[in-house]
Amino acid sequence: MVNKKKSKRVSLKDIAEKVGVSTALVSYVLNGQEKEKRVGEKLVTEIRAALKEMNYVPNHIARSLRNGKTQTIGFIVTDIANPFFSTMARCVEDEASKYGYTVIIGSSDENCEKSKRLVNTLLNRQVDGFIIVPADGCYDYAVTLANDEVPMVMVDRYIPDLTSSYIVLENFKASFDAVQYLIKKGYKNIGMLAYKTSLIHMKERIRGYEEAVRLNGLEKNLYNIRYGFLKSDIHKALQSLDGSSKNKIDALFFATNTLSIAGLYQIRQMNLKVPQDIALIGFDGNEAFDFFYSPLTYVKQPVYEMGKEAVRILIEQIDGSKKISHISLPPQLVLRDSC
Amino acid sequence: MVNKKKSKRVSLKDIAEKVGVSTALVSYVLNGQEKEKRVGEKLVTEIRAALKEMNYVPNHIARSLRNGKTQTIGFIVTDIANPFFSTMARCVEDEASKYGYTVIIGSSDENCEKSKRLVNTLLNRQVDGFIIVPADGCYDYAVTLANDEVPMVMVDRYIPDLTSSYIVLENFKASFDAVQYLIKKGYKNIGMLAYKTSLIHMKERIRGYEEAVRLNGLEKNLYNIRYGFLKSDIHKALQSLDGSSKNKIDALFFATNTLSIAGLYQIRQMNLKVPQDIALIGFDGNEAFDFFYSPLTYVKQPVYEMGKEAVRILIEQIDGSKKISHISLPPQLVLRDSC
DNA sequence: CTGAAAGCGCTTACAG
DNA sequence: CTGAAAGCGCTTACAG
Repeated sequence: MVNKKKSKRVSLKDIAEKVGVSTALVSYVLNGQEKEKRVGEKLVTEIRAALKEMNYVPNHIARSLRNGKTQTIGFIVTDIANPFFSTMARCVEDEASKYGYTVIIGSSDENCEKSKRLVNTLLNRQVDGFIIVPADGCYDYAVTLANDEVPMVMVDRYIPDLTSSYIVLENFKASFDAVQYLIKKGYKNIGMLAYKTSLIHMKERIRGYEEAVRLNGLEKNLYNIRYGFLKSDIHKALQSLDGSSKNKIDALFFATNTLSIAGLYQIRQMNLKVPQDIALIGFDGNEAFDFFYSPLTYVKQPVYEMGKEAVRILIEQIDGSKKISHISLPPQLVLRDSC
Repeated sequence: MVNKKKSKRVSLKDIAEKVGVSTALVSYVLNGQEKEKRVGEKLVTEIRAALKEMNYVPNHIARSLRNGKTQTIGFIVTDIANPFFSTMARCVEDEASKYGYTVIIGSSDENCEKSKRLVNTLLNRQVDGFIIVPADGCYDYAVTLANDEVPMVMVDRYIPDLTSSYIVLENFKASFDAVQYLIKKGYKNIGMLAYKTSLIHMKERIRGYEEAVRLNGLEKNLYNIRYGFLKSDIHKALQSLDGSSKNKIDALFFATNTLSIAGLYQIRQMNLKVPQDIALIGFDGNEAFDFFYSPLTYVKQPVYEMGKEAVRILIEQIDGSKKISHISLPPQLVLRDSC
């Protein structure tokens, strides 16, 4: 099985020469077109044998150049080290490979320049389509992709003005339900920790919170955290919880995975008792939530389905069988001890 | 900036025609060879202008076919959803992009068939080299790669018979030091939770444990967990801790990230007090370790450096500037409350 | 049924 | 200094 010397790659031409036919026939057999093209039965057998014997492996690059399709999709997230996205990446990878597609992942760090660079790199490499988590305020490259009719689907968030496909959580419902639950449990002064951003998913989550609070005649306590100043902003925001201020909030809702984790560190450092001093609801699910001394109640996203569907929708677009899909997936509130 | 109609890609030829020169000259300018090839100054300016004006983007696929290099590396891990590997992936991505390389990630699930399929897929796609976390007992494809002189570097573990490059933790030292620390702390009956596997990194971690225990005249309590039966095997292994058995272990060392997490779930379920009932040392670091009620002392791997160096070594091999590197990185014991 | 040939978009010896 | 042309490894109309 093991060649001792460096084996030079065999090409279609090598096979053709060995069997004594043209490369066309070998190509037909290779692509299962031997019936359509009526290749002689005997030749088919011979070609197949040669293919196997010489251990032929098609050159995907050459095929891509000829076909204009690479069977590759680009997956641009904000950070692949974020468990939410690495889990989704795994689903995307698995699903894509079922269709014969390969995935290239890139992290934008929620940064426009990096996003643009990534898109360009992947465009050079002729990916057939994109699954994108659009970064805050970076619309131009997405608009360009849309206008150039590059197949694309946005996940986690979307750009409202753009008609392109997306698949997201029902964000309004997610936070509305979570806050509603807190209210039912009797909490009266509910705060929310959210990112300061114009991204639609965040706006929707905030809107859900505000609506629930408003409907119940409660006061609104929204803390805006800047993406690049996670720790310091959270520190500042939560200081008011230290008992000093008057209408101290008794429950806190985190708008994302990273906010939840950072919030938990801060709350633990402040020695607040959960849920006595403050009740909590997190976002996205995380092993850390399980081991917090008061396991966190949280909003769970259907990550698997999201990744899987994103691939399906994208490939439909690449195939040209369908153009646009807009999908919202329902959240699930996982009840535990933190409220 | 935004074209309303789908733009057809411009090629080198388009540029050449516009300027009225051959494609060769355009190619030279594009690749910064205008000096060597002595292209006329005026033409250089004109070509540059045309390149910009027509918004030329080189076709990477065509270049790859011609050059036999794709500037792509394959990164095969066991599971990209595992935080240890997703963190490493992020470093690999960042470092590779500095060299102009793109990364394709695949998950083998510690499975031979999948590993082989992944390697073949990536080989078809002409990746220039591999960074591989070799799966248990899957040597043949790695041997083939080595014999075919495909650039490759193994990370996290390596295959001892193979002379190929690798970059790993000093595994023996990592567990020796950890266990030694437990012993110094006065624990007398130290157990270890390890995977049942022939992989060298696991063997080395076990050897470190055994050596430390033996040197101190203590008894050995090694629990072998099967990869596919994580929960049930751990459940079985830890039952003996329930006070019923006589020489109950008073400290436990986890050999990996996944074992640590699974172990923590089990220990919490059994309501064992840490470190009173049992002291713990985990592996790899994880947010969950921080939020365990008794924050876990753990062996920390230099993940960033590992990912970064792996890329560097691989690219040295691809360039042909260096052939083989064997690197072992020192572990760090992060001290906290669990022992 | 089968072969000769063009062409995907580049790079690069080779002439001149 | 510049151009014409071959060739990377495929696929696919087009002849016959």
